[in-house]
Amino acid sequence: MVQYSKKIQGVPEPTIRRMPSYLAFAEGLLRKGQQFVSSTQIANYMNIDPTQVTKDLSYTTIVGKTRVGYEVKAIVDVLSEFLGFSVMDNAFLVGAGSLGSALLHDSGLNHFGLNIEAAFDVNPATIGRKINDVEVFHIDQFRDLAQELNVIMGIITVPAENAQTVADLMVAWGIKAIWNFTPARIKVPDDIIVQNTTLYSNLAIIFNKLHHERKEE
Amino acid sequence: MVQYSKKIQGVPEPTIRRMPSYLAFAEGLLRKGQQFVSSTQIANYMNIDPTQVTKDLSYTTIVGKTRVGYEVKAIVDVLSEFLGFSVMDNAFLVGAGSLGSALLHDSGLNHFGLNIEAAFDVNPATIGRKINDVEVFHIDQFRDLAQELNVIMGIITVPAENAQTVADLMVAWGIKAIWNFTPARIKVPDDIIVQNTTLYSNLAIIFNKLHHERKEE
DNA sequence: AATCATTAAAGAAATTTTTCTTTAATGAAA
DNA sequence: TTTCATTAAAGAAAAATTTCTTTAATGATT
Ligand SMILES: NC(=O)c1ccc[n+]([C@@H]2O[C@H](COP(=O)([O-])OP(=O)(O)OC[C@H]3O[C@@H](n4cnc5c(N)ncnc54)[C@H](O)[C@@H]3O)[C@@H](O)[C@H]2O)c1
Ligand SMILES: NC(=O)c1ccc[n+]([C@@H]2O[C@H](COP(=O)([O-])OP(=O)(O)OC[C@H]3O[C@@H](n4cnc5c(N)ncnc54)[C@H](O)[C@@H]3O)[C@@H](O)[C@H]2O)c1
Repeated sequence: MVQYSKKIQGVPEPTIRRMPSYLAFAEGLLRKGQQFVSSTQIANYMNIDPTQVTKDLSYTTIVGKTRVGYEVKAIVDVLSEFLGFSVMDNAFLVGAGSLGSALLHDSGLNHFGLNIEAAFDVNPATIGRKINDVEVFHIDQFRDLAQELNVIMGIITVPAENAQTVADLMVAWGIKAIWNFTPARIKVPDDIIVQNTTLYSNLAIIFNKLHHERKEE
Repeated sequence: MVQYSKKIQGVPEPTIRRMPSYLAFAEGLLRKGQQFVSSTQIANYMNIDPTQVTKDLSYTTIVGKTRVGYEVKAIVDVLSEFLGFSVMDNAFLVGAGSLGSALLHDSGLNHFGLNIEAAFDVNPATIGRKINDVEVFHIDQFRDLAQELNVIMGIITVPAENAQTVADLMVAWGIKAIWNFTPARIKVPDDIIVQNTTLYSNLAIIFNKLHHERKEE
C-alpha cells in the first residue's frame, strides 16, 4: 500500500503511551523550579534511550536548544495540549463497585482532562450515594442524563459478563469512546473508539520476566 | 548486532499482552461447553488479524487442527501454564487506599496466579483492618513479614511521591518484582523486574483518537 | 468418491518502532 | 578567543512486529 501523505496515520502509539510520563516528570521539575531539562535527563528517569525521547518530542512543536535541553514549561504546556489533557472531556462511569469507586476517587483523571459527571449502577445499596462528590444513579437514568449533559466517554467497570450490555447502552445513547476495564472484549460499531485496559496483561508480563527470561537482559 | 541463538529474547511482549485475553475467552468457551475454537473466531472476538492469533499461539506448544481449530481445553491449560497463572506467587501490597483496596477485592488476580498475602499502610485508620480477608499492617512490619512469608512481588499503590521510598524498602527486603501503579518511575537495581501500570497512557490514547485522528481508520 | 471450503502453519514481505550515526549548535572551561 | 563537551535534530540502519502469501490438511458437501 502506497502512502500518499506522510504521517497520516499519526503519532506512534508507543510514543503516545510515553508522553504522559514525560508530562508528569516535567510537571514535577516545574514545581521544583527547574527551567530546562535534557533528553538525557528524561531518558534516565524513564529508563529508555535518549534518542527515543527526542524522537517522541519531535512529533510535537517542542524544540530543544543544543547544550541546554528543552524548556520545562514548554513541555508541560505543549504536551498537555497535545495529549488533550488541557480541555475537559465529560464521562459517565458505569459500575460503581471497587474499581469504579477507586477511579471516582482518582484526582489524576481530573487533572488529565477527564471529568466524570455521574456514575451508574444497579445495586440499590449504592444508588443515591455520592462517591467523591459524584452521584450514583440507577442505570435506567443513563439515557436522560446523557442527553442532558455533554458526555462523550463511557467508562465500564461492571463485571465482565455485563460489559457488552453496558457497551450497547452507551453506543445507543451516542457515546463516542468507551474505556473498558473488564477483561471482556466488547463489540461496537467501527466509529466508536474502544480502549481496553486489562490489568492481567501486565501481570502476564511480570510473570513472564520472572519465570521465563532471566537469560540475557 | 548478530543474533547467535534464535528466540533468546523470548516471546514478543505484544504477544504476551494478548494471551490473557485468549485465555479468558477460552475459559468462557469451556464453560459453555465448546470443544474447539478457530483462530478466526478468536480473532473476531479480539478484533485482530487471524494470523496474529496463529502466530501468538505458535509460541506455545498448542497445535491446531486444520479445518477444526484449536482445542479449547488445550488453550486454557497450556496458556495458563505458559503465562505463569497456574502457580501461585505471593505478593505484598503497599498503600491500602482506594486503588489498593480495589486490587485487594479483585478476585481476578487470585484467579491468575497472584496471591496478596498482606497489605501495608501508614494510616492508623486502616491499619489492623481486613480488606477482603487480607490484613493491613503498619509498613514497619514489612521486613519481618517478608522474611516470614515467601513473597516475591511488591505492589505499589501509595501516592506517587512515596513510590521511591516504598520501592527502596521492597528492594532492601529482597523482593524480585515490583508492580508499580503510580505514575512515578522508580529506580531499582537492574535485576529487579519493574512493571509500570499507568492508567493515563490509556487516557492519552483515547484522547488522541478522539481529538486528532479521525481521518482514515 | 470427488470436490469444495475452511483452516493451521510456515515463511516472506511489509510495516512500525527503536536504536545508531552523523551533523551542527552552543554554553562552559581553559 | 579557542577548545571542549554536551546536546538536539535528522536521517539511516536495525530490530521487532504485523500482515500477506502459499501450502497442505481435512471435514463437509455434492
Ligand atoms: N477491582 C479491581 O481492582 C479490578 C482491577 C482490574 C479490573 N477489574 C475489572 O473491573 C470490573 C469490575 O470489578 P470490580 O472489582 O469493581 O467489581 P465489583 O463487583 O466491585 O463492581 C461491579 C459493580 O457493577 C455493578 N453492576 C453490575 N451489573 C451492572 C449493570 N448491568 N449496570 C450497572 N452496574 C452494574 C455492581 O452492582 C457493582 O457495583 C471487573 O470486570 C473486573 O475484572 C477490577
Ligand atoms: N484511585 C485510582 O483509581 C488510581 C488509578 C490509577 C492510578 N492510581 C495511582 O495509585 C496511587 C494511589 O492512588 P489512590 O487513589 O489509591 O490513593 P489513596 O490516597 O487512596 O491511597 C494511598 C494510600 O497509601 C498510603 N500511604 C501513603 N504513604 C505511604 C507509605 N510511605 N507507606 C505505606 N502506605 C502509604 C496512604 O495512607 C493511603 O492509604 C497514586 O499514585 C495514583 O496516582 C490511582
